[in-house]
Amino acid sequence: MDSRKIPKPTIKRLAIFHRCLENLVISGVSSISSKDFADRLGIKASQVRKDLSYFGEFGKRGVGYNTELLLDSISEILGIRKRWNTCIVGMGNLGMALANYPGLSKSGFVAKALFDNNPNKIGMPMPNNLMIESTAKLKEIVKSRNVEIGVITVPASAAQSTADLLTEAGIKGIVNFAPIRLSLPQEIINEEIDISASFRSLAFSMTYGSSKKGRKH
Amino acid sequence: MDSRKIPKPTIKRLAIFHRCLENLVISGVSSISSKDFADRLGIKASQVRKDLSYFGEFGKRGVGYNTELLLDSISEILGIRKRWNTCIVGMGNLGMALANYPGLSKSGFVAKALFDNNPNKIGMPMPNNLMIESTAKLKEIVKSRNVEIGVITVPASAAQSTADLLTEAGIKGIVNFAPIRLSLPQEIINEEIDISASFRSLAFSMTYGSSKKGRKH
DNA sequence: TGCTGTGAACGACTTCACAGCC
DNA sequence: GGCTGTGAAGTCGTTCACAGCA
Repeated sequence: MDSRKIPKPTIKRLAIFHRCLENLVISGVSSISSKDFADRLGIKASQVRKDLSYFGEFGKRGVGYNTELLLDSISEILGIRKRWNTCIVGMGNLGMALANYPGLSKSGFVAKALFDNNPNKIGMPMPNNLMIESTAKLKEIVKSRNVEIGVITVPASAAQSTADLLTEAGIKGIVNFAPIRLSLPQEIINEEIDISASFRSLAFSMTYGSSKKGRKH
Repeated sequence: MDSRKIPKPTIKRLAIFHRCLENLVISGVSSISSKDFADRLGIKASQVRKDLSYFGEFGKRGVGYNTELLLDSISEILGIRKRWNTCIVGMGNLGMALANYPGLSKSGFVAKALFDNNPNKIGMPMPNNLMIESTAKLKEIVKSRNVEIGVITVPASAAQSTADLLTEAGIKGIVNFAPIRLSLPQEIINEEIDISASFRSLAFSMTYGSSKKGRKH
């Protein structure tokens, strides 16, 4: 383990490895080579081996990887056993969708609070014994429920102030869906998901032709 | 314009430049230097200049960039004036959220059809004179309404078959929200948005410490 | 022999540093 | 002097190629 010099894309891929391995284990595949595994994901075998090599040696030379063992190791690496308390700020369509998305809680991200400042929404009951609460109470609630991750799904104009509020509340990580780059203290980890930007990027590639190589598989 | 060798990250940033410029123009800022602009976005000035240099010369030495002019140029580059017809397949929470998200149509991505195969949803009226239609009619509808982009918001298990269906229907680009890597003919442009993977990536950074430099500003 | 693990080569993207114009 | 535009240098991530073990 080469501690602390792990490429970000490697982490993203590990999350994908994890999902693929789950399927393999369920399908009863007990062993797989880096080549076969890579083909399934549309990447190179060397990439698979290099990604794993940052964290240790998980395979058997001449054989391949034991799927269950590897799944376990990757769960460990990604800290998937840990549960993370999250809160969602901005219960518009996207916030609602996230609050109802089972994939997140399945991955260990548990919503502990949902905030909005629209009085008509406050008090609205939501799944998992939650209800929408006032943003005014955010600081207090985040602290008392040990929320570590804040999800920002407010309009762009309110994103920075929401981020500031979350920071003051002592949050450690932010997932920001608002199409704006946030100014944050450097100790706060920040992940941006800009849906419009992805669409635009797609449109550009469609117009000018992709520079990427085609996926075979 | 160095045609066809433009880094993908450059395109993503251009989309961000665009949004930032809109704000600047609205605020009445008529000129800005690459340094000031970069600071606003938390990137390096040289990055701004390099990104723009792929497409031409938009600034005045010793002065900076005219915001309105630059906004115009970037709109041109990104093909933002063009309208793209999209369809959304899978009207769960996320599909609904996207169908209701004004940011997309504002960026020129207009939903022309919404599909689901749940009989209870079919026929349900939606904004913009749309209603949810049966996936069985996808091919026919996509062709007749000139849909170019397919958005996949079905569960992972149905994502590949949906992609195949869209491909057969003659779609040119896909935005895939399902947590699975799609196998596609190489002429289809593909953009993946994996929300769970982003959360996991965040969690990893929170656990092991970010390798990124802190954002100032 | 087959396949992993990994240093070294390569390629892609970013940053530097400065020439060139305002 | 100030700031852009850009080749050159540097950094980061991917791919190669092969040594080493089952």
